[in-house]
Amino acid sequence: HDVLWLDSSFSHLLCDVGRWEEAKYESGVKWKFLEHKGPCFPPEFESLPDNVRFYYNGKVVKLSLASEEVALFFGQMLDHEYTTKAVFRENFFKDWRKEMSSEERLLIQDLNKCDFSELHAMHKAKVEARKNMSKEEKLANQQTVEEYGFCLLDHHRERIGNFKIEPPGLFRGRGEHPKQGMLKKRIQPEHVIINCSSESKIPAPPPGHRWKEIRHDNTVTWLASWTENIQGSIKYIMLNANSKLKGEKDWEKYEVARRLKTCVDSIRRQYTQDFKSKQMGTRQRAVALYFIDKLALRAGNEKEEGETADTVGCCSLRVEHITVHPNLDASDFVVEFDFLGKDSIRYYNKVPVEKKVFKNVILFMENKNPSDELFDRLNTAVLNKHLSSLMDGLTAKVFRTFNASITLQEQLKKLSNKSDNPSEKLLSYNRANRAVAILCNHQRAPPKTFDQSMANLQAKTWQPTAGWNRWKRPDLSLSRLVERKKKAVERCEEQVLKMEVQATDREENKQIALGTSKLNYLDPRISVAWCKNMDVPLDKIYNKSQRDKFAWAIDMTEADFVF
DNA sequence: AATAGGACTTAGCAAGATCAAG
DNA sequence: CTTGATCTTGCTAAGTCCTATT
Repeated sequence: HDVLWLDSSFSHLLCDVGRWEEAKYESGVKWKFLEHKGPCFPPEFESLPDNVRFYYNGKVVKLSLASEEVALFFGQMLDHEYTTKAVFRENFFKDWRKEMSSEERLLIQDLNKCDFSELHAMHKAKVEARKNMSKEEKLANQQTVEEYGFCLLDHHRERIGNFKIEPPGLFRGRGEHPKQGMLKKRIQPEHVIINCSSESKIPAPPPGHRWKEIRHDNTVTWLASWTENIQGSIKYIMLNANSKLKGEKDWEKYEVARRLKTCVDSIRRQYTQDFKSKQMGTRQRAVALYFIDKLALRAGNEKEEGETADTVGCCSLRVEHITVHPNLDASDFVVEFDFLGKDSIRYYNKVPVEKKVFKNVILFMENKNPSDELFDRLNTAVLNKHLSSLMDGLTAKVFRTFNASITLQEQLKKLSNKSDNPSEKLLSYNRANRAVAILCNHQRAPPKTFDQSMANLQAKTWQPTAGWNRWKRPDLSLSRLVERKKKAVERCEEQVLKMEVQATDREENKQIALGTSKLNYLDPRISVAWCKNMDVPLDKIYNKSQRDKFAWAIDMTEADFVF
């Protein structure tokens, strides 16, 4: 099982499915040889200059090093609205006081009496200064990447995804996070586990330090790890998306989704049957699966209360997240969903469902409080256990991948024509991508400058610039002049069309994020094949890093690829 | 069957880089 | 050359799902 890489692209080998499968099943080995420099640590905190003062109750207080650092974290964030939030302030103050000396703790009892404005100003000035002197810094950054950003994996140089230890700061979290404002502590080498080959050069810890542990576990892909103090979860340093290890995994993911395509009809027939099962658990499983399949909901693992923001997925939906409408806007049997999903992004949708689903939802809600679980006989473990019995490797998230990719393929077929002009083709692609993003509920905050930039684009539509300033050319004959002007008009029309298409695209995209689905849900081979069929250059669809990530697909895909 | 720990993917935001217009 | 808009990347939180343990 020596690794035979012909070059940095592994796609030729990926085509040879059986070989890789065989190698993997034999032992669970992920690599034979792994060597790296260890993680890069953020600079240590140095005490503030004397002219940057902290005031308590109007009086200057010289803080100890530890509490000064934490005070600076707060001062840096003063522009953000969340420093005004009660939960944030309370958590911050509690953790800050833990870092204070006993005298400081005695003195500083009220956050409202703290004045961080000079710390804030210093931070702003630093940001400004960094902008101006970026040249040397850029060089230094490049050197850091050179030194820490790569590892040797099975004798090939691979890019590391995140080679820096996360710097300390105040935890923000998303949505109404109960732990917002808590102190995220500085990670020392003594907290870090290094994973590498035993026969490799062991990375040297920073001077005066030692690692927590050196491990040689070739069944995992991480190079270093540490435990984070907010949730107590493990953080990892792993490879970049363009690495062989990640690419292979990505390819596998889409192959599983393609297998679902071959059996999804029978799975749908079965869960439709199960709508009328005598077992309540089976009915709940069937309805949940229907939602996951139809609406691309996430599985919805249980979460520990009070540890994270209150968000749900399918299995963890509560009665309060659902409203049933026997009749709504000329549709029968409408279920209205309104809940916060991953990252506290709101999911709001009114969906006409099958009558049996509707009746079941009403049944599941009977005699329950709003805060009770809708699917009280179901969780993700039960659901996934069932799914894996239907198809090898099938889990709830595979439905999201499958439905996203199949939707892209269908929409591309429906929307695009070979005879379209390039910008129309691109609009079609983006619309197909958008259909998926809407399905998966990938939202974004509308860009701050959105209205302005729309207005700019509209204005431009009225003053195309293709050569109108060239009226005076006395040396030309009249017929040549007419010809030229005709051409100019044509160019203008083309430009206008292009801008109108662009404006449409942007308007439709106001609150939709296309990136997440493009990166994580859409089989890149669909896009590569479409580009080949439509004579669209691939770089219109994928930027450099996306092309790197999808190198495997770009290499192996022909125009006739079907998901 | 419930729970915890672990490893990995998926996610939106903001900083930084690049591009286009003035 | 500067400035503002847009695109890209870095960051790290927040999910999924698996395995081991009780």
